[in-house]
Amino acid sequence: MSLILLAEDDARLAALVKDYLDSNGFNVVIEDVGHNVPRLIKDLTPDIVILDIMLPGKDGLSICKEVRPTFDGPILMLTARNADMDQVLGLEYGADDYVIKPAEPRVLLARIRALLRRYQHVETDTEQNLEIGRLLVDVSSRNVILNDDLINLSSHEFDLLLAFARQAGRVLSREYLFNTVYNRPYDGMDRTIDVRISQLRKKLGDNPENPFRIKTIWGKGYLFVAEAWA
Amino acid sequence: MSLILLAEDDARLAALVKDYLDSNGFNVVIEDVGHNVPRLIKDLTPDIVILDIMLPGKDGLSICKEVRPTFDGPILMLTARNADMDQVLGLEYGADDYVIKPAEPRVLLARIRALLRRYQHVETDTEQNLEIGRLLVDVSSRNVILNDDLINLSSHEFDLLLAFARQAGRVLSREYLFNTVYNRPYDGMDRTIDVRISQLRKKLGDNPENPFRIKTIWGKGYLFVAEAWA
DNA sequence: GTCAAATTGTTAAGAATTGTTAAATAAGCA
DNA sequence: TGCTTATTTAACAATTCTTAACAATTTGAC
Repeated sequence: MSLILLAEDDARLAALVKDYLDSNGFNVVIEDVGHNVPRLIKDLTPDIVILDIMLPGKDGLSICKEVRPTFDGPILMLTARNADMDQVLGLEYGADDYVIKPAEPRVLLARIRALLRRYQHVETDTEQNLEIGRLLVDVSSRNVILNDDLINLSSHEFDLLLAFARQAGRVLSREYLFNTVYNRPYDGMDRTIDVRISQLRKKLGDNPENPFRIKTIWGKGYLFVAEAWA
Repeated sequence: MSLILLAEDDARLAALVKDYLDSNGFNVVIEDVGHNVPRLIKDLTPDIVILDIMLPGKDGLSICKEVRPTFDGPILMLTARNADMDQVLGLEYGADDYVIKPAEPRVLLARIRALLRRYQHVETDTEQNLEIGRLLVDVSSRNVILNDDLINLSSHEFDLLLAFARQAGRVLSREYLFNTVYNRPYDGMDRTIDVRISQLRKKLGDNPENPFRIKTIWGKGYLFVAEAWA
């Protein structure tokens, strides 16, 4: 059974959500003071954390930024309608998804399940083969098959694709990609990842003028689009 | 039933994990002193070894490095969150996977199953003969049979193939291969392994332009693909 | 809108690594 | 010994990777 930490100060909403999630097979712990949240995450190691952006003591964004380096699980934000969510989901804060308040419990449940599915895949099946639409990445044999055709990738191209495929749908910085593929520090100037991306796009049949599989997130990095492999 | 050797000095965690794995159909032997682990591995020949990195007597990394050349099965490391795991999984130590402590038994079980699945491809019978798909490596007679045909290998070619077959699915450095086959130190310049690989690929019917049986990992070494022998 | 600065895309030259062949050397054996 | 085979070494070809250069694009200031 999955444990959910819900950081929300609106007691009525929190109780409503907790009831609904409880009755759907989750354990929910509510916390209404921002300061306590990082410690709770550390002690409880919940499977998923839900953060209200407005929170007394310490706001959800700061918490997210603070715990992201040490908390492996998914983080879901509760936000007002007008918030700039691209930034929240981006690299600076690193949340995984968001739901606009007032949160419909049914919607929340769907998002929670989706996130848990996504993470279970990444966390427990690291060595299994990845299947993203019609793209198959066989980790043990290092073979890549797209639309039933074997694609010939170089060592670094494969490692890069693997890094992407394991984090599909997330914006990955050059620094992250560099560290993952090359296992050495990134000096901030190196363009070798860019060259590799260019090659990879070609081999994966992406559109160079307007890529739909590996998108460029200007100033931030690259995004491997999970839905683009039909 | 699979035998697991768990090297862990935290008695509470060890008992917890043992209970959980026992109830899921595994035999678990616990050892809490590092010095004893290599001998235990030799005597028990477990199907999988789980090593805590922090271990009194001798740490997990040293053990891993020490037993790797002789232990064919998967090694899973238990680590603190901030450890540099890339190095652990890399060529120097050669562990197969890791789980961050405190280890969730559920996660641990998933990883163990994944590793065993991966290694199932290589089967060893009592006479120590290796069977990898339709490739048979008979250690005592030094015969190799691929798709029911006897293959004529020179003695170094056989030793090289044996080194690969015993570590199928792992990236092996030239240094490791050289030490294993020739039993003398590697000077870093020697190309004799490369020539041997080239010959071996031919005799094993590999595709020279895009090898699917012995893959080149640029800058690192070679990978003997376990599933490619159907 | 225009413009400059910053960032990214792409290409090609150069460096490093790997593949392969063949000659030179070593080893095994009648 | 002389012959055969295996192995090492050396050379060159092919590939992969890095670096550098320049073109194209995006952003933000005006």
